[in-house]
Amino acid sequence: MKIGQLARRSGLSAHTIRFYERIGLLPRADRDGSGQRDYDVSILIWIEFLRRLKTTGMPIREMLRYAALRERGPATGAERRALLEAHRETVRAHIEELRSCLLVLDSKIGGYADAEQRIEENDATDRHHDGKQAGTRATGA
Amino acid sequence: MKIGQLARRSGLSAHTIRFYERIGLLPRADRDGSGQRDYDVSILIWIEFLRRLKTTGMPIREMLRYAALRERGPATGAERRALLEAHRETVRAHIEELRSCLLVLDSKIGGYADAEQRIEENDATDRHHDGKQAGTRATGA
DNA sequence: CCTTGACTTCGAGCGCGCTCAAAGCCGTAG
DNA sequence: CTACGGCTTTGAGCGCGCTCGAAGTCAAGG
Repeated sequence: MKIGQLARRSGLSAHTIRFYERIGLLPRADRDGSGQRDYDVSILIWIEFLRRLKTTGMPIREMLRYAALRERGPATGAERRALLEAHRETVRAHIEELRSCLLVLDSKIGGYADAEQRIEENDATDRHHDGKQAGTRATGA
Repeated sequence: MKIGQLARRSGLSAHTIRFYERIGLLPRADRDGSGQRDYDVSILIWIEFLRRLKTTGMPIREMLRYAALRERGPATGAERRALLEAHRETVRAHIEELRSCLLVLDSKIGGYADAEQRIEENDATDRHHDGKQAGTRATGA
């Protein structure tokens, strides 16, 4: 597989693939007869894993540590595991933080909803001037 | 409250506070007799809210839109609400994505754990050469 | 042969979100 | 008086993660 096809299949740009190789995130690619990169499909699995590390907020610097261990072979398993476990905790904590922010967001949105509610009620009162308010709560619900 | 104290109480640096004011995230601060910024404690609530927007990944560009609406007063409530609701969905989606990545991370870590398990078992076999393996599973558990 | 298009390297540039340095003013304590 | 810390402004610089452009090579098709 050439770089263009890998780009399409991985969702990275060819530029980014070369960049990743340059910095060591991707292993040095094999070359075909005319010097062009020639990839094995298995690289897709690694790229996908990198994508997940990135999605979960791991900085490239740390991905590099992981990639370097990987290049050094199976002997580095324990270290890689420790790295991932530490990252897992980071991600868990981050998710909790996001959930707590979501609650605040919800209550803020709720506040705006209440405000709109009151405006609608006032509109109704203004229009009818009859004191009847039954049903106004249902308007916004 | 002067900028230094606000910095300590808000967790932002004085540099960042001025920067936020410059770009419009914070309202232009009142000044005391000698031209220094003088803040009301109420600003802390706004900063805290900004912090949550930031934590949840909202780019400054969008916070600016929200801040601008806020400056324009209560008439912009519906628009602000819509903005927050859209953001809420983004955050929810992001959390789901993170959770799915966590699962992958877990299984990857599980793989390394299994590998270590097998190494320990082999070590035991190498040491004893007696075929007895009872208890080796317990070692790693 | 000539064009097309995908590839090559290298280094510069960009968008984001700060972060800091320089040079100077103000008010208080010793 | 002097020294000190904390404030002021403006504009430059930085770390991250790409992103792009220039100039050139190569293989296949018309």
